[in-house]
Amino acid sequence: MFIRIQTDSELAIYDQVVRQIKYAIAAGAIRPDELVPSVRELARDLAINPNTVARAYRQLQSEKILVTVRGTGLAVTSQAVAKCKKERIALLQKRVRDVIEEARLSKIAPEELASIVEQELARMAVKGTQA
Amino acid sequence: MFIRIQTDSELAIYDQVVRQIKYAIAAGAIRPDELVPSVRELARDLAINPNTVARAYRQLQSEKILVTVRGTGLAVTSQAVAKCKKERIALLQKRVRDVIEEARLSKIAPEELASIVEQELARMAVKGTQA
Amino acid sequence: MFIRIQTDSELAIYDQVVRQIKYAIAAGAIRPDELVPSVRELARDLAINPNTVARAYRQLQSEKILVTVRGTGLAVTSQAVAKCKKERIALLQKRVRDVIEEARLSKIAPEELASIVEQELARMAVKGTQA
Amino acid sequence: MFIRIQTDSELAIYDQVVRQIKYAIAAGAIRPDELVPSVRELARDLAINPNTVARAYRQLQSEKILVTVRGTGLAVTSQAVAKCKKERIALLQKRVRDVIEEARLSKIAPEELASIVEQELARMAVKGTQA
DNA sequence: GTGGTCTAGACCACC
DNA sequence: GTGGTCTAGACCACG
Repeated sequence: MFIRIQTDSELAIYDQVVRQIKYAIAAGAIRPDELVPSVRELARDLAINPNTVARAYRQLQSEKILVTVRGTGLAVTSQAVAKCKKERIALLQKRVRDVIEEARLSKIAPEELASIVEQELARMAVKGTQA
Repeated sequence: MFIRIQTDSELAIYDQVVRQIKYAIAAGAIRPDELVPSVRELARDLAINPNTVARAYRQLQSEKILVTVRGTGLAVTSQAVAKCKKERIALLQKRVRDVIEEARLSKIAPEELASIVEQELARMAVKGTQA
Repeated sequence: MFIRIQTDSELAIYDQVVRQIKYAIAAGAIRPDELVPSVRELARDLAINPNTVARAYRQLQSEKILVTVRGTGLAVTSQAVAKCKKERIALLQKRVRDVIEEARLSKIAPEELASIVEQELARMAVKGTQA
Repeated sequence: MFIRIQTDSELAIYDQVVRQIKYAIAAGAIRPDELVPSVRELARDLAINPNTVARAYRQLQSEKILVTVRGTGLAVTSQAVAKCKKERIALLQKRVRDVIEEARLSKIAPEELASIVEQELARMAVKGTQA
């Protein structure tokens, strides 16, 4: 599967599912008209509560990323790819802005922040290579 | 006052108070042995419940940033400045790491993330100049 | 339940809960990965306010004795047993020291204090047998 | 003076004053019909708030340990010595009982508690000799 | 059902 | 005036 859940994360589990489905669609791992895994199957694979998967799917439906195909399952819509690609960036921009605001409050200069970002990127890169 | 609350933030109000008191101490806006604003006063100024302020102060006490002076108020400890300066960076690093992790999950390349950070820094800088 | 609250105690209610949860863990009455009673349940059983229980649990979380399992409850950590066993003695030592200090201030000789302790131990032993 | 205040103690300052006056009387350091220091004098000597001293004296008056002598000051009553000696023991017994109760709750055996008391007595004795 | 947060208002001890 | 504790009750996110 293309999804990994961290139960100890700060993000809600259902939100992790939502995001990662979107990322998978944006990356082309699931294409329009293809079916996502059933609620039961995904819940079993991820070892989480079916209610949680159902909730994630419900939200994706309300965002018109998924649609129900009667008697068959949930399919990716044709408009999904464009939406997911857009959101991918927007979600990150919002978080970046929040961090910058926090830096401003704590009187950390933009240059210092930039250097922190570089440092952490380097660290994560090393870790990512190992993993 | 040196504190601003964002009710739409992802961070709990009490946590915003905790962080910003730390930032104020790190920046020298409140010095050791000085009193922080009283629970009631700060609550009134920020238009929040005294219990919420009390909770923030309680946490700062448990971190030995503040101590109670009975019948007088809460004073900044001598060790507070060093602690807060250290944390100032650490708190931000944590949030930067979280954003990078998010980017990794959504398969956004490090270079792309770096460019987003630059863009947003530039935007905030303009806003900051206006304000 | 394994907890008893004394409303006439010098200790705050939330502190009594904190201590007794620690004692229960040290004694093996609650084991790692098991859930402590829910906030609402314990509050009902002890006839105290849920906020008071929540405050006690919050402190135990900050000491890494408990962790939240989202939507499920609060679980005892693996490191909790060792911590609680250590503290069990330390908490008592602190109180013993306080009493000795009080005795010193009131110029009661150590021998006299020791004899008081013996007397009271004997009295409590008798009561304990009856109960 | 025969009084020492610990501002960081768990005991209220006014209570420390009350207790230590009583101890001084029980020990014969101040005798019946003698005057205690004036509120202003004692407050200055101990570097505490005069209100705090006044409150302590008020309580001692209500317990008939002290009486006002018009235009002169506060004098120790004739019944004071007996009262103070009695209380000295009773106060300690209550605290000893509380500690024993706590030990019972945490399933610490009476023998173990006795040994803790001995240890701490020894430690305090050493410290007391140095000081 | 679970915990987390916040508000509102009370009472206490202390200075 | 100060902080500390407790109660009561609301709303939210999560499973």
